Amino acid sequence: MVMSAVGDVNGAVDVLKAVADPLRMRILTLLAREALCTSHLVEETGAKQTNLSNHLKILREAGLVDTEPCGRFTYYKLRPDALESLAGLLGDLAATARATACADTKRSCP
Amino acid sequence: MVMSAVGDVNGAVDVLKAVADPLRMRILTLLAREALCTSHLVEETGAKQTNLSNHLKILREAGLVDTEPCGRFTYYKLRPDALESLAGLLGDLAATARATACADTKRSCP
DNA sequence: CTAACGTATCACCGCATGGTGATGTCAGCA
DNA sequence: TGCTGACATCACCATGCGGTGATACGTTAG
Repeated sequence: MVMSAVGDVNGAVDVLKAVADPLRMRILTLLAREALCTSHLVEETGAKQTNLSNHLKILREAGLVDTEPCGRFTYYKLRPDALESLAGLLGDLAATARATACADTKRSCP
Repeated sequence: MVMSAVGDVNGAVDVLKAVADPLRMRILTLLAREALCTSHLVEETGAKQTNLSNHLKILREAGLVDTEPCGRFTYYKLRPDALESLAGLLGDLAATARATACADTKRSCP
C-alpha cells in the first residue's frame, strides 16, 4: 500500500471543496496552461470581477494557487503540489478499494 | 501530455462535489477497506440512519459506490474506477501546471 | 498630484443545501 | 399472516453559500 501524500484527510476535504465548483475548475484548467491575472480570467470566463476575486480567494486559501504581484496586476499560477496531493489521496483510496474488491472483503451482517 | 481518464470535466465536478464532504469522505475511507451495510456505517460514524442514507444516495448517484442487496441488508462497496478517474484528472492538471511553471509560461498583461 | 485602472473587501440577499422526524417499503421470522 | 428490522423517501426548516453592487486600496500614467 502506498502511503498517502496528503497527511491530513480533513484538510484534503477543504481543498476538494475548493476544486468542486464549475467556475473554479475552469479557472484551474486555464491556469494550468499559463499564468494569468484577474483581468485575463474575466475575459476568459465572462464572470464579473468581484465574483472571480471571491473564487480566487477561495483557491488561494486552499493553497491551490499562488499570487505574484506584477505592478498593478496580479498573476495567478497553479500550485502543482496541491493537486498532486489530491491525486495521490484519491489514487490511494482507489488502490485500497481495488484490493478490497478483488478479495471481496466484507464485514458480516450483524 | 497524458490524455485525461475523465472525458467530461463537467461531470467530474459533480463527482468531486460528492467527495468534498467530511462525512462522505469518511464513508469512502471506510468502504475502501471493506464492504459495509448501512447499519455498520451508522455504528462507525455515529450519524443518524436517515442522514447516512441521504449521503449514500449522493455517493450512489455520483457513481462512487455500488449497492449489493443481501437479504434485508444492503452492502455498499467502493467503485475504484470512479476514484481513479478523478485521480487521473487531477494528476493531469498537476502535470500540465508543472510544465507551465517550469517554462514560466504567462500571458502578457494587457 | 490627481486621475484612472486593477484588484480586494464588505454587506446584503435570495436560494440551495444539509440535517431531522415521520412515514413508506420490502424482506425474513414467529 | 402479522410483526420486526433494515433501508429509503418525503416534507420541513434553519443555516450557509454564491452572486452582486458599493466601496476601499495600491499602483502607474499623465
